[in-house]
Amino acid sequence: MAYWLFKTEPDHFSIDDLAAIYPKSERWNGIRNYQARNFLRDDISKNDEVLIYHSQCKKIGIVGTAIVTQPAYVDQDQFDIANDYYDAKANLNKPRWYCVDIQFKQIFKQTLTLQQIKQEPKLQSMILLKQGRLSIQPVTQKEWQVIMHYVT
DNA sequence: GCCAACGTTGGC
DNA sequence: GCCAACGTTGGC
Repeated sequence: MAYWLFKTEPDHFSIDDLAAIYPKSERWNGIRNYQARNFLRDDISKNDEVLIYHSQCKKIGIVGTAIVTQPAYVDQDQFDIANDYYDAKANLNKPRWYCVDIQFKQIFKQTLTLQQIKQEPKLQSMILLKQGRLSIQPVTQKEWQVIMHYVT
């Protein structure tokens, strides 16, 4: 069992959208960064827990959690020329990009904002603060517990 | 909307 | 395999 943080732009897909389809899962597609891809493909397992992070919006921060219901499988969007996530260099026999399915778990009463995370000494180790552009990233159990302490 | 950070591409 | 140019992310 591992912990992760997934970023999303709420204008595109928010935790409310994820909650709205519950108990159905959402296909977490469109990851086109190799480091994020490697985490998706190699390290994420069923029942891993996920922090949902809203970026590029008014209230930036961690807004809730989800659970992985389906580990990595090939993201078919890469082969679809009409799709925004089409990748001309992807090959059917050697896919480049993967996705996972996640299911809504909870929305926090209060968003744990990026500002709060920056101010919390126990969360200074978060990759979020070091590697701004990684949209799938591991979270340690310690960090997870500190975050849960804040929001419950 | 600006721009810093940084990942990716491609010429050499 | 280096590195400059380019493109994208994401906070402000």
